[in-house]
Amino acid sequence: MARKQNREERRAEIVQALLRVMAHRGYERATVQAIAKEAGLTPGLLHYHFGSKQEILVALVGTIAEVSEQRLAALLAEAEGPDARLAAYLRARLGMGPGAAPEIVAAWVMVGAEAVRQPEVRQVYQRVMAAELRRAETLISEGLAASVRRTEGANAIAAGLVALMQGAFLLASAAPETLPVGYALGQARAYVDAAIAEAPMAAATSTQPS
Amino acid sequence: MARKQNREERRAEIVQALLRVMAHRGYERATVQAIAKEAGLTPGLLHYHFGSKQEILVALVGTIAEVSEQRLAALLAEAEGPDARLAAYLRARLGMGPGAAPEIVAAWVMVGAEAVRQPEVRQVYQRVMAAELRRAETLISEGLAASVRRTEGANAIAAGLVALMQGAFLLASAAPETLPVGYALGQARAYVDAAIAEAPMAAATSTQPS
Amino acid sequence: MARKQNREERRAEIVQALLRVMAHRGYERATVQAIAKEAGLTPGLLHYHFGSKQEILVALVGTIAEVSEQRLAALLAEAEGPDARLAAYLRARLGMGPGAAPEIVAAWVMVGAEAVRQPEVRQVYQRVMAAELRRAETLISEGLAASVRRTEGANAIAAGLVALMQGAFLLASAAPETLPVGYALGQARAYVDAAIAEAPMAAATSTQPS
Amino acid sequence: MARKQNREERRAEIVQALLRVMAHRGYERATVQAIAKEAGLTPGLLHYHFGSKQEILVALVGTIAEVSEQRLAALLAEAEGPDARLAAYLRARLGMGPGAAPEIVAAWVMVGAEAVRQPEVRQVYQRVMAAELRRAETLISEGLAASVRRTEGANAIAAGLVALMQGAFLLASAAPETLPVGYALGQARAYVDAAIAEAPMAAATSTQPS
DNA sequence: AATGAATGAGTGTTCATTCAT
DNA sequence: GATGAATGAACACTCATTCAT
Repeated sequence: MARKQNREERRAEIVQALLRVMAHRGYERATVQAIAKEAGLTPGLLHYHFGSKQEILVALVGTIAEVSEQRLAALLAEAEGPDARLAAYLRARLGMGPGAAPEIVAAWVMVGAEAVRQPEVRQVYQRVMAAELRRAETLISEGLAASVRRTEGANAIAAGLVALMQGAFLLASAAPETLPVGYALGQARAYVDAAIAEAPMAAATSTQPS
Repeated sequence: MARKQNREERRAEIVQALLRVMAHRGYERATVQAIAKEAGLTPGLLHYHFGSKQEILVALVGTIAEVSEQRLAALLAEAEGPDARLAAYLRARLGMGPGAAPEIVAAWVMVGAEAVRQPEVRQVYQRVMAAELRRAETLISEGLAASVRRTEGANAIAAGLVALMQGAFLLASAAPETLPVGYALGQARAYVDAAIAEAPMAAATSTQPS
Repeated sequence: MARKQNREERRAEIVQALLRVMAHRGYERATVQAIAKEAGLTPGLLHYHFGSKQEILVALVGTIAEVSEQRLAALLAEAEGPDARLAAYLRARLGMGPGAAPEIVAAWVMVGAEAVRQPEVRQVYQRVMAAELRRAETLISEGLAASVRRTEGANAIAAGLVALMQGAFLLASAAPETLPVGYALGQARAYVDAAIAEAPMAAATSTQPS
Repeated sequence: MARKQNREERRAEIVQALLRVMAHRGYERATVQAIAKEAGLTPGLLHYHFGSKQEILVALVGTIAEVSEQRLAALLAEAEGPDARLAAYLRARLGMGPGAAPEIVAAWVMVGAEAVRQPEVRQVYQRVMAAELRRAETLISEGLAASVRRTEGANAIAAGLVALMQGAFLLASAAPETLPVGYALGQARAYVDAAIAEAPMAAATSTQPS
């Protein structure tokens, strides 16, 4: 029984419902019925707002990316200097451990698995990961520059960092109780710091004080 | 005896078929028909050798772990000294990049996703990951000891290393073309080396003559 | 009055939209959404003007019959004598080939198929075809009379003619590229001419033997 | 519960079931459930034997064409001379009126309607109609030759004849009770005879009078 | 040990129709 | 008159599993 235009709200509700269902059941078992029930809607209505189940998944990728970005932006706003900015980034991503938002993390892991076999999902997933890589690379480059280091290695360092974080998400969801508590943030920090500390010094561009 | 061999061979064939199909379609879409076809068998026969599709998946986890272990054992046999042993480990896992055996890697990523929602799968997956952690921890401990460092941090370092590797597998499958080539082995190596180098020195347990 | 006019215009627009959609998708696949979009309206409004989708179809049958009749009337107005009138009829129906108005022809074929299974549609369809038969019979009777032939056969001749024309419509829609170009008008003409020429002479009503 | 291989028989049963259901409900309303019920099978089994509902329809076109061809072959076998062969053809097609096998005729009309909008169906439908046209053309050519007439017009005459017959099928299904009884065979015969009789004489190839 | 037809519950999706606004 | 969100019953199709042979 419909009244005002409410597409965007409904779409957001549906996406959130998919996130919750998917975190526990995975994408395939997140049936349209289950998503609809979680959202308090009927299955037919899901298809009124989304052309297909896959479209909801694609929208979910976007939503997670946005939320993730906003969280980072909020923390970055308060950070001054390369070091604090890097710390803010790691806190934004690994928070109080990846277990802090277990549903989002689990859903994201499922998204990764779907990206392996659904080209449309892979496309948006790759776009998000590419942006993430650039983000990390930028912050690492700043850190390198502040230490008067060459920045060419930033890309590879960022890749290692992103891999470490994504792996932490995966393990937190698929093999909890196996890992030491709260290792991720510390190890990520140590990894980046060491990588910066051991990067070759930049060519002395200026140095001479007047 | 011939019977039993046949039985084991058949089971192995079926497991391999699941691996190949799963790498491309994921577990849910890896239909029994498709697995049977890939193995050159009939659907009915699959259920003669395995009670359910899930049992094949569980067997697959074991198979991948075994293969993985054998590969490592082979490389370790030739390695002398803590440093060489660590290098052998990293080479065994990250080989010539995670893209070297893309089907196994992709299948393993899918296994991780299934572990999130299938308790039976999670159980074996966790067991494998726990063993992996112990492996890494042992090798890292050896490295620390060789550098006369305290070994308490080995657990967390191992966790970070395993996360980095699993993340590299995930990204190689879900977001290829996004990452720099061959970063994983180098970054893992750098991460471990720095972690060892920066670990606190071991308390002088012996030697100090008064 | 403006209201009522608006009402009739809207109904006509909807009927035209059904015609166009049906020509390409058939009746079942002509969804209310698609018809509404084609007419530039909303689905809800469609049901304000028509009680059901079937009602639109019934209205369409009437519309096609009317248009068809008007076209014939216009051509008949210029025709003098039985022969010219018959020619006008055939031209009105087979025009420049049945492909001249492909959407109407295809929609009409779809109407015929729906008439097979929807009694309400069959009723109006039969009414239209009965009128068509009488039309043809009258014109043929005139032709027979002008040739001093008995007119009892006119009914059967008309049936054959109508069948030929409807068959031509069907084949033009369902099997284009299969038939020779422009055969229909010529063959229909030849069929009627021969039927008249070979009808038995009328009983000598006015007996003067030579 | 399955045993011997029986694909062909099952497929034939399913096709026959589609024919019967389609004759009354049309293709869209011939649901897989309804077809399965008519055949005494389960819906899943239909999809075991046919990839899709459309495939059943395509198979039906082939079946009707075969049956039709066999009926014609049987009648042709007994016919001697062009005239008798043409008569056999018309009897094979229009039998004791198109109402003699109403289900097949109605199903065929539905096939025609589906051919308008399903390219895959159109393809097979066109193939069948093209073969039918060639058949008619050949027989008419023989008739023309026997009357020492030019045969160039055979194609158009055949087209008119096929149109008349298909139209008769359509009207018999969609508008029964509207048409005179048994007109079709007589009118078709008259049409062909007249067309042959009025065709231009063949160039005197061998005119030797005795 | 092997076959493959058969089942039945469940899947995503479609759609005419309703109705609060 | 007009909107468009909402419903609910269908729809074609999928699939792990069973089982007579």
